[in-house]
Amino acid sequence: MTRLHLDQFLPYRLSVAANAVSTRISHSYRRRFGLKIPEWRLVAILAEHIKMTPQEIGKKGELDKITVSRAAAALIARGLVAQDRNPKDGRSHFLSLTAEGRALYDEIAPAALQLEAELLADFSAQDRDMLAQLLRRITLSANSP
Amino acid sequence: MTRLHLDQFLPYRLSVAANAVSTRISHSYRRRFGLKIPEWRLVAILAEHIKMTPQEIGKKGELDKITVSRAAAALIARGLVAQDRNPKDGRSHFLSLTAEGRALYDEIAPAALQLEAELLADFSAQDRDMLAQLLRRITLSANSP
DNA sequence: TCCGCTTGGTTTCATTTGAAACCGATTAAA
DNA sequence: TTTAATCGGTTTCAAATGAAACCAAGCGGA
Repeated sequence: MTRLHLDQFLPYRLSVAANAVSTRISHSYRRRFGLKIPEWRLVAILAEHIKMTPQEIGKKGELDKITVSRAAAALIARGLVAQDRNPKDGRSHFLSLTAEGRALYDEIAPAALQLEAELLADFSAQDRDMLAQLLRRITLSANSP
Repeated sequence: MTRLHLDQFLPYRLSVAANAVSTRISHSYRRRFGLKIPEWRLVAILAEHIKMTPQEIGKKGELDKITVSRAAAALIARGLVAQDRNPKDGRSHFLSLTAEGRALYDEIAPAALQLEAELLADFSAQDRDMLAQLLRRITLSANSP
C-alpha cells in the first residue's frame, strides 16, 4: 500500500496553495478597498449580472445564504449596493450595484487582474488553462458525493 | 484590457476547489476520528518525523504557531501526543506521537489515501503530477513577494 | 378559506480563527 | 555579571464563521 506523505497529499497541497493566494489577496482587498472576500465576490457578481436575488448570488458564487446576507448588509450600509422589492415574491428582493458600487468595482477589477497576472507571471497560456481545468474537475469531484 | 470574469478568475476557482475538498475531508475526519484539520496535520507530520518542536512543525505544515499550540494541546489532552523537555532550550519542547496516537494514524492514513483516490478517480497519472506541480508553483508565487 | 408545510432570508449562539499582548527562557552587549 | 533585546510558546480578546432557530411570505390540499 502506498504510504501517505503529507507533502504529496492533494488536499494538503490544495489547501496550502489556496491559503497562500487567499491571504495575499484578502489583505490587498481589505487594505485598499475595505472589502472582505465575500463582499468582493458579491460585488463582482453584481457587476456581471445587474440584478439578482441573494439566492441566485449564492448559487453563482458558491456562498451560503448566511454569507450573502451578511455581505449584502455590509455593502448596503456603505451605499455600494441597493435593494429593490421583488414583485413576484415578497420574501425575497433584488440586489444591484449603486453607481458608487459600480465605481468601486471599476477600480478593483484592474487591480484584481493585475494581481492574478503577478501570480501567474511565469505560467504559460497552456499552464493556465490546464490549471483552471484541473481545478474545475477537482471541484466537481469533491462535490459529487 | 481583459475583462474580469469571476468564473475564470484564478483566486476564485482555487478557493472554490479548496473549499469543496476541505469541507468534504474535514467532515470525514471529524466524524470518524474526532480530529480537526490542523490536528490531523500535526498527527501526520509527527508520524513522519518522530520528534519535533512546535516551531519545526509549523514550518513543515504551514501552520502558524497559535494553531500548532492549540492542536497540540487538544491532542495531548486526548493522549495522542506526548511532550518531552528539550534539554537544549527550556522555552521549547518536543512533541511526538504516543502509541495510541500512532495507532490512530495507522487507521486514518489508509482512509485519507482512499479519499484522495476518490477525488482523483478520473485523473491520469500525468494529470495528477501536473496538478501537484502547478499548485506548488502557485504557492511559491503567492508567497514570494 | 383555513391550516399545515415549505421557502427565502435574517438573527442568535457557539465555535473557530488571528493579532496582539504576554511570559518565561535565552542570547548579546556593555 | 547585569540589562536589554529576542525568541519559543501560550493566552487573551476581538472578529469571522457555520448550524440551527427563527420569522415572514407563499403554497397546497382539504
